[in-house]
Formats: sequence, C-alpha cells, structure tokens
Amino acid sequence: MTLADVARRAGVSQTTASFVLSGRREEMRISSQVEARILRAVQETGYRPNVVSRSLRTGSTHTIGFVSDTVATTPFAGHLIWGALDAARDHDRLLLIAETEGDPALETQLIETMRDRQVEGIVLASMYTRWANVPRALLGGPSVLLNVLPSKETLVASVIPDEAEAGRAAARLLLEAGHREGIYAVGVGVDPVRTPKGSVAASERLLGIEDVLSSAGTGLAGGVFLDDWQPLGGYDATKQILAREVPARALICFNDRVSFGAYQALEDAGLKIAHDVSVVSFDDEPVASWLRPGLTSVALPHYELGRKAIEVLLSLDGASRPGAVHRVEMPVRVRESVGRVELLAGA
Amino acid sequence: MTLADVARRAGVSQTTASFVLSGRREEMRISSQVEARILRAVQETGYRPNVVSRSLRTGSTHTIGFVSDTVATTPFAGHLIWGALDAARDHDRLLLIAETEGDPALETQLIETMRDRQVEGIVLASMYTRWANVPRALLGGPSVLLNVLPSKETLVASVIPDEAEAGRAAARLLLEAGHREGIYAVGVGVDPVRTPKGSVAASERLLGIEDVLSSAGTGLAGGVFLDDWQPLGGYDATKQILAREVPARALICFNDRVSFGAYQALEDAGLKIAHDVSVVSFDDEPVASWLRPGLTSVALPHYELGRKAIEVLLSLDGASRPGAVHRVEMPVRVRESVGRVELLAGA
DNA sequence: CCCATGCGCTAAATCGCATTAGCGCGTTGC
DNA sequence: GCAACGCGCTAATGCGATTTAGCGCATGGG
Repeated sequence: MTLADVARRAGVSQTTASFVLSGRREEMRISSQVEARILRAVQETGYRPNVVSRSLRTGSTHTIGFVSDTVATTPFAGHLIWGALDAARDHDRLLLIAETEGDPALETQLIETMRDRQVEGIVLASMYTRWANVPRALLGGPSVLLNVLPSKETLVASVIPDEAEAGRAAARLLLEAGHREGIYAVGVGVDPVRTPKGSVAASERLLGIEDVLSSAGTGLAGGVFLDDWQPLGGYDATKQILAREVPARALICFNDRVSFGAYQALEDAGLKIAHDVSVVSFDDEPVASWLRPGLTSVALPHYELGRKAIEVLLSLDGASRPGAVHRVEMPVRVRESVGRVELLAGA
Repeated sequence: MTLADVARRAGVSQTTASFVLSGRREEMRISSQVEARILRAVQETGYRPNVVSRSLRTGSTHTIGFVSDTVATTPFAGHLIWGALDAARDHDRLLLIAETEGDPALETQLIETMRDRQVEGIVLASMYTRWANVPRALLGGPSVLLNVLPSKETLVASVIPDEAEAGRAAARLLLEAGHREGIYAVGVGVDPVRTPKGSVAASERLLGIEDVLSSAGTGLAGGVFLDDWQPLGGYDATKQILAREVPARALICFNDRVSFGAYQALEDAGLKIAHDVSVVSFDDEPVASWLRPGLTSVALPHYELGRKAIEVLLSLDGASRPGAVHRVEMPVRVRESVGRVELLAGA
C-alpha cells in the first residue's frame, strides 16, 4: 500500500493525497470533498506511510543515535536511556541504540554506521562519569557527550552530573548535624589525595567536600583509597578507619556499594549507625533504601541526564553554546544514617 | 558526497561504482583498473553510502525494533537490551528502541511507528516475566515476545526464562543439603496457593518447587504471600514465619530483595544464616553477592534472553516453529547461604 | 566476409514520498 | 470582450542508492 494506491483509489493525484495527509490541505486549497475521499481511501486500504522513503526525500530521519560504552555494568544507568527515550519521544524522535563495550575501534565504527543511517545527531554516553577524548568520528555531525567530560577543549557539548556540588551537599549534611571531627572518606585517599583513575566523580566530590569543610574551619580526618568501589572494599576500608587514632564519627562513602560494606563493618564493630557513626553516601542506588537505617545519599540524576542530553542535542541550532558543559544537579535523598552530634554517644 | 560524485570522479557510471562497492565486481566483470579508480575516488571523497536510500531501494533496513514496557524498574533488566544489542550486532543489525511505560495505546502506536520505519521485525519485551495478550498491532509483521507469555494461542514466538526448572533447582539445592522439614516460601502463599497477579515467575517457580519436594516425599511447611517482592515485605514475612509452629530450617525467597529483608529478620532473631536457617533465592541481582553469607540464587539469564529473542526473530523463516515458546535455562549461583542439615544446630 | 558470442561497461527504471512549477477553468474588472 | 486573476488540482522532478536490460566493440567460427 503506497500513497499512489491511495491516490488512485480516491481518484486524485499523488500530490493531492500527499498534501492532505501532511495537513497542508487548507494551505493548498484542497476541497473538503476531495479530502474526505482521500481519508476514506486511507481507511479502506489501511495505508501507512513509508518513513524510509519520506526520510530520503526530506533528508530527515527523526532518529537519534545513542552510543554508549555499556548498558550493563551499572544497574541504574538504564535510567540514562530511559530519560533519553522519554525526551526523544517528546520531540517525536526514535533512538537507535548501540554499545561499544569500551572498544574505541567499535566506537568509531558504530558512530559512522549511525551517520550512514542519517541520524540527526549522536549522543555518546558513558555509564559512569569519566574523562575522555572526543573521538574524531563524532565531529562529522551534531553530537553531545553524556557523562563524558572532554579532556581537551572541544566544540562538542557535554552533559554531566554536578559532582562537586554533590560533594558540597554531602559535607553540608554532616556540618548541619554538628559534625566537625572524625570525618573520614571511604573510597578516596586524602593526604596525599588519591582517586580512582579516570573517575570524575571521585575527584570532584572530594573537591566539593573539602571546599565546604575547610570553609567551616575543619577538614577530613583521613580517607582510604579504593581502586574499585565495591562492598568488600568498603568493609575493609572501614575496618582500617576504625583502627585509626582519631575516632570515626562520620563516614563519607563514595558510593552506596562502599556504604553497604561500611555498614557491615560498623555492625561488626558493635557501632550503631547514626547513633555512634554517621554515614553519607553517593549515587542513591536502590540498596540505599533497603539498608537499615536508611542510607542518606546524594543521587545520580540518571533520568535527568538522559533527558538533558537529548534536549541539548536537539537545540544545538542556537540555545546551547558549542562546547558547553551542562551540569545537572544531584538531589540529596535524606534518610536516617546521619545523627546529630549532640545526640551522639560520647558527645 | 553521493555515489554519483564518486562515479563521476572515477570516470565511470554510477552502475559500475555500485557494482564495485557492493562486491559484485567479478560477477559483473569489472576490470581491476576500473575498480582501483573507483576505490581511489571513494578514498579521496570520503564517500559513505546513504543507508536510507539503500533501504528504500532494497526494502531492507537492517533494523530491529525493540519495544519494552520499561527499562527502568528492574535494574539488571538492562541486560536484556545488552543481549539483544550484541546479537543484533552479530547479524549486522541495529536496534531501534522505545518504551511503552505499560500504556497499551502507546504500545500500539510505537509498534506502528516502527513498522512505518520498515523495521525487519519487532521484539516486544517486558522487564519481568508476565502473561499478556498479543497486541493486534504486532501481527502486522515478524515479531517475538520477550519475557512475555501469550495468554492465548498465537503464532508469535516467545522467549522466557525457564522458571519451573528454576524452582526445581532451588528445591533440589535444599534436598541435597538434607533439608526435609521446615521449608518455607517467602513471597507466595501456600495452602491456599496465592501468587502475585500476572507473575509467571511466582507460579512457575512454586510449581517447580512443589514438584521436586513432593517427589522426595515432603513439601513446603508454609509460605507468606507478598504482593510486591521488596525487602520490607521479606522482613515482615520472615518474622511471621519464625513465629509459626513448625520451626523454619530453610527459606525459599522468591527474589533477592525479599531475601535481603529475610536476612535482616533472621539476624534480628539471632539466627545464623546457613547454620541455623538456609536461604535460597531467585534472580541473582548484584546484592546477592554483597550479602554475608553470600546468597545462593537462581539467576535470571537476562543477557541470554535478549540474545535469544533476536536470534529467534531473525530465523523466523524456518528454524523456529511459529508460536513456539523458547525457555532459557536459569543458572544456579551457589554461594554460602545453604547449610548441610547434619551440621545444622539442633540436627 | 559475416554472424554469433562474450566482454566490459552504461542508460534508465525503480523504490515511495515531498515539492516546485504550472495547467485549465471560471470569475472579475474595465 | 478580453486580459488578469484566483481556484483547485496535477505533472514532473528529485532524494541516493540498486538493478535490469542492453549497447558497442573485439574476437572467433564457419
């Protein structure tokens, strides 16, 4: 069933049918009788337009390429896709998705494949925030980096979570609860600073934390570097911290998995979370709400990041300055893992 | 840059250029000199074929539609997409993805939109296994159901996890450890049977469990129905079970979140997991490996399910019987939450 | 010497739609 | 009464590739 079939059945030219179906009837002064005939023909034939053909003619596919390193590793990174999907639908676009598995050659190939398919633009996404060079292939057309911070100056815009502000928020939570001493970082080293390689989250969060703490005339009592932020590491690190000279009164765990391990270590040590030691965390994975007491965590705004990337991409023709870095706010999810110091045991 | 440009530059016809670039040189007896000229022209111009145009002509887009209810809720359901993406790439296809958010009208609309884009086929996926009617729109072309079991007879093939066998596996784990009495289900009611509405997992797992237990001359001591399988529910349910007459020696938790709550309840009661009470679970979410002792869980094979769906879709022209239900094995991940009965306290 | 054959390549049609240019007819103006 | 104009619609072209049909030339056979 093609437009020609419909036109023939309605006894009009293809042109007329096209005008009617694309809503240009009035503009083209097609009579309502003719319109009715065409619409009836559409009904009867069950005609559906061939979008491939339309795309070839108009030069617009209404499709956006979404190339990510991996959808698999971080569970709720799927929300990145979710947000992108939603924003795309709001603008009547569909997403063509592919995964590079971290392979640069594959990345280039996939970007080119997508351009060959005449996508309107490409979102190059990482599932965790990291620094990276902008692949040359990306420069061949409109594109946006998602969760990727370009290592060098570039014209490609990027969308990332506001990690520094998140760090400040976490530190403020502790200050407001009266914490001043015995605040430890779990996941990054302090003095000398040591953060997992390539992790924007680690260094920016730490910067934000120290910014706020030093403004309040205090600072971190210490920290334990972890290469990989998993529960076991959090457990071991917390054990270490509990053996330090300055007694731990608050832990800033650099993600929820680390917090999970920290909870186990604190429980093993017979310490009551929030009562003896406060814990703040980052990411707000589901497990944060499962723990008892509920873990206060600064959330990664995956959904919003995904949305934003699409919106920046689609408005590249003006609003957004080329090369702009858009930072998306990380909301604080307050639960019960931070206790007020005056109420703390031994205060 | 079009094929015409390349041809002009090489001093040949578009036809010849097309033959060379599509690897039909020998067949069409194009001389190697001409081939060289064309290849050089391609190099010099940086020509890339316009896939939209090619699709219009050949009628094949090399694109598969992936329509899911939601990528968001279950974290590792992203692995469904991962598997599908991988399988698609193996067959040189790209995936067009969209999400219905459970809205049937949107579902129909998205399926039609994808057909309009001439996708080769559509995978209709649910992020958790459920029964559903096959939407009429899906019948308009090749399609496969993923994680969806058709309520009525249909010609559409489906791919789902083998939940009944998973239930059998879970029960066997307990039997092999010597468990016979005090085996409780956490998540579904027993006597009378009561399972969350629409959940294939619940009823098939239970069927498998009872099958194996009754073959061994025993059965479930009881069960607690939960509408939603979350940690809090698991916690409450386990408390209830611990108050029952027959002492609990083993819990079959219907997913890992429920297990998480069960762990908390068992710890609260001063019971040692594996030593006093064994726990087996389903899904194998990441948290299963974070818990201590590690939670033995029968895994949802998300990646494999995604792969299989694409493979079934692409071989619909023969291999797979129409309407076939493909059940994918759920692998057992043995950790430390099941203890041998002779070693159990009080045995 | 002429026809048949094969070689190496090209002209032109086609896919389904959007769009520009313009056609035929009736009405109006002077 | 004829030009000018507006109305309602259509013919024809192009998007960029693939593919069918066939062209002109050289060669070989009889």
